Amino acid sequence: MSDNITAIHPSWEIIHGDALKVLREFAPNTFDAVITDPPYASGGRTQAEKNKSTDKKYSSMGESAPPPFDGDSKDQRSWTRWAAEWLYDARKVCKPGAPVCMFIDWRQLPAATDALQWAGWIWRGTAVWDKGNSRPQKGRFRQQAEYIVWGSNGDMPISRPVPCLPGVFKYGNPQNRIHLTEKPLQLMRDVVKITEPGGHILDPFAGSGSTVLAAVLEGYSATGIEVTDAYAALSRERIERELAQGA
Amino acid sequence: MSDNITAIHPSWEIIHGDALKVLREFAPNTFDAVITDPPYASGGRTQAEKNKSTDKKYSSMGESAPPPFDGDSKDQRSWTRWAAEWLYDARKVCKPGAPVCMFIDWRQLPAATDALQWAGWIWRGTAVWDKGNSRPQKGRFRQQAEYIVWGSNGDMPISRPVPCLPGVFKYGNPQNRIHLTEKPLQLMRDVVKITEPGGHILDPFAGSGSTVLAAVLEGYSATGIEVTDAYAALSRERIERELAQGA
DNA sequence: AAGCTAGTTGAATCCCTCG
DNA sequence: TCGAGGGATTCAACTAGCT
Repeated sequence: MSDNITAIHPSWEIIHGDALKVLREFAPNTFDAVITDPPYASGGRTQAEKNKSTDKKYSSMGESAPPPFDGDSKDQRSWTRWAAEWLYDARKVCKPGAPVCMFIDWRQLPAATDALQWAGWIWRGTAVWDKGNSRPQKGRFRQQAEYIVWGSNGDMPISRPVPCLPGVFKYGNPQNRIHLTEKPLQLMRDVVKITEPGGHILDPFAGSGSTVLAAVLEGYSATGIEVTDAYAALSRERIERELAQGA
Repeated sequence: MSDNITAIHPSWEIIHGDALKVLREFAPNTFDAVITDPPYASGGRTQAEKNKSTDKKYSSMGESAPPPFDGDSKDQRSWTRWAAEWLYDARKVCKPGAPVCMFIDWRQLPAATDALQWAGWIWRGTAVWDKGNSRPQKGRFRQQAEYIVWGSNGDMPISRPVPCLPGVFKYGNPQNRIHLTEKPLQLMRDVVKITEPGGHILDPFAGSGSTVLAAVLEGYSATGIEVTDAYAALSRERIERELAQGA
């Protein structure tokens, strides 16, 4: 399938398959960047459940020293392990110095920085996507931002031909989303610019294909991996359609 | 000293002393919120960088540099433990449901969320302070934001008489700062509004006193603790001066 | 328009170890 | 005792958009 797609579109492909399996089939030094929006919580508890269990757990703590780690993190722990696995495999097929960008929400951000570093990437910072339009909550701060945890595969020379990039991006959520977590295209066009010009970008969780589309629009080549058959097909159609419109 | 100050200013005081010691002298249920900006100790990766005193670390600011401040030179392990300790002690003197807000930078954010939860607070989210200007980094995302890790002492009823608050605050750094890490006053005026009207706010790391000043300006009472003699005095002068100007 | 940036980089230097 | 090598540390140059 990927050969066929590659033949038609030399600069991009969407591979249908599981990220962990597909990643191991690439050769080392294949990619210049990893830019992706992984599933945020494979266990998927609600915030209320998390708060309740946390509350119960720590109300019994009394005067003694705090426990070493949050006990309601069983789901989070397995998420972290899983993330470390694919981050490791992704790093292994990247060139030295390649940047990595991972979208994440506030709750998984600490787990994401752990996983990134466990996988051998150097964590270099956190950029912010200000969504602007989240639902207000009385008596609370709005959760109106998502985060881009980013780093590099070893040293990242300041001499790379890449300009300075902003640290906060403000874009509203797109209308008519194909995928539930689809990011604004302009946001992705901004973020992929962390890659060296003309580089080959990997997105192991392609979803609706925004990263791949943005990469091609900005002059990069890109490989997306998507496990859900329907999204792999939908994203291919979307990218072809939007590239045809733009051309 | 605090008695004297309290007598003159019924709604605020700055106590000169170490946070861990002073916190243990308050009675339970004294405070309605903790809002603070602790030392980040986010200096470099090497031991020596962490051991640097703040005046050396920020020597590039020249003669106009503010006096050094205490507590910015811990490694990440001891910083996390230390933060969990004062967060725990602070929670013990707060009312049930009291909110906590802790400023932190990107590097220490995972450690801060750990410490907050170890201390028994429920972590409820992360708000963003967009500083707007920061050092640009060629080929990198700017580190242009600091974070406000926030939570509550147990359940936090939605019925509290507090409106919805933004999740991203954009304010430039103030001019003519007393303290190296002084926050914009308007930012602090926005953040203290997480407290119930008329409540008593605690800031264990008062620094230049922005939290206390903002709290009083917004109709709260406030207690600040500051370990550095010079800043305890400077902040008292500043708050008196600015309150007199405003009145 | 000038001045700022809770900094970062890489090269030079220093120091200690080992053959 | 010397020199090579590696790790630790210091230092000055630097960056570009925002206020």
